[in-house]
Amino acid sequence: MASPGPDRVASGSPIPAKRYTKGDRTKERIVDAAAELFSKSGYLAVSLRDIAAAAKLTHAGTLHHFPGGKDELLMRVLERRDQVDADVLFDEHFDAWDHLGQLVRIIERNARTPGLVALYAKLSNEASDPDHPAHTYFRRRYEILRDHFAGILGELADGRFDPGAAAQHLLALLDGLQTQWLLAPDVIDMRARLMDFLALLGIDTSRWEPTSG
Amino acid sequence: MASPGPDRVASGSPIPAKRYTKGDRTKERIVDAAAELFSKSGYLAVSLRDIAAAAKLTHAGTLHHFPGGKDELLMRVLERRDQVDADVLFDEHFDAWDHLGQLVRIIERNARTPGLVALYAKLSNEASDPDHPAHTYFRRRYEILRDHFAGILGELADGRFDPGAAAQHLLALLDGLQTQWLLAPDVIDMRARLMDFLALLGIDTSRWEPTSG
DNA sequence: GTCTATACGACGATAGAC
DNA sequence: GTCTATCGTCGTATAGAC
Repeated sequence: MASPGPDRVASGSPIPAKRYTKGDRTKERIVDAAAELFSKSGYLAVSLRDIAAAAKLTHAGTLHHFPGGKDELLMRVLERRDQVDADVLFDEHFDAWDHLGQLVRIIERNARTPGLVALYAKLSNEASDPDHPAHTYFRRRYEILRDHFAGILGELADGRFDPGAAAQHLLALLDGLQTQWLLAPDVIDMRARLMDFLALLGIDTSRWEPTSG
Repeated sequence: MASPGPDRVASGSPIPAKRYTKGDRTKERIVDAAAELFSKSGYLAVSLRDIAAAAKLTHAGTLHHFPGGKDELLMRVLERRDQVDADVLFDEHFDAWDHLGQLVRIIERNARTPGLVALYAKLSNEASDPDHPAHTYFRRRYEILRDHFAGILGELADGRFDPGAAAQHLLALLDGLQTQWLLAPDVIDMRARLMDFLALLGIDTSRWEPTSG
């Protein structure tokens, strides 16, 4: 959860260290280009040379900034996206109801960005291989999300169901719905199926019903 | 659903046509090798040259038998596995309860063959790209499975839930559980979560509870 | 019909010049 | 920090031996 990248202020250093080196700006350009291309065409269809060209340098140039190659670049894109979600998902000022509301909003946003959704879906399954560069990343991600939703659902359970099991169920439902939705967007209504599930758990969904688009 | 391959008996032909040509045997060897390698290492990590070597010929040799290349080979592996599942899933002698029981058994078997499960999981997500060789295959697969389970659940619904929505939910749950299970097998009990869901739908699961292994 | 040999272009990656 | 040059491997294609 710690914020990566250079500190905004070099605490106590005598040198008035410049905040962004040329390399940092180039790195940012590369990650921007990678994020856009991955979102549009997925991971496999995009070559390192494509990313490099979009960021206005050669593929060897990008490898200087990201020695881990395409894999490392991918992780940077994922981590950046995660931070956006984490900021809304793990805000401590929210109660259980608010957190579920944020989940609904993330699903609504996902339905508008199929490229990035497809990327996550593909990767989370590729990463089942222990040697995959994103294996521990996704293991940890699911662990955190299961704990998060187990806590939320626990507050709303009232003994009707097991929060831990329900959290596994919820995450599985969301992932599986994405798979079907990506294959047949017209047939699958992810938001409606989520509401069905919450209702099945005995959770009142009326507060989220009347959303338009 | 029609059985491919040469007929067991050349009906009425004057020539006692030999059942398996040399090519057919080679084809089988190649598909065997591909299935094993795909199951072990996934689709992307396996090269056509790997498959060819395992089947004791050159990569150009395999292309003679499978002009569609690696993609076609993949489809042959998938179709062969599907036929095994289809035989038990779509048997018309079974009623709704039996069909659900078969589903439980398939899940139990899957828990013993993570390689093939991982392959299906990866592919079903890769295939969201319309240009992917298996795109229409998986589109159709989910269509069939949704219809299948909608019919089964419809018989057991008694107006408590919408069978179509529940079928989407069921398939999503199974897929999503696989994703989590492949990442953390010790944490996820796919069978138990399926039982939870059926119970949530008001379906009596007692007949499947006392299974050992 | 079955298969080998060989070549092509693109990929991820590395080494070293500037 | 960025480049050019190069490597080995990939999927694919074609020519031709048997």
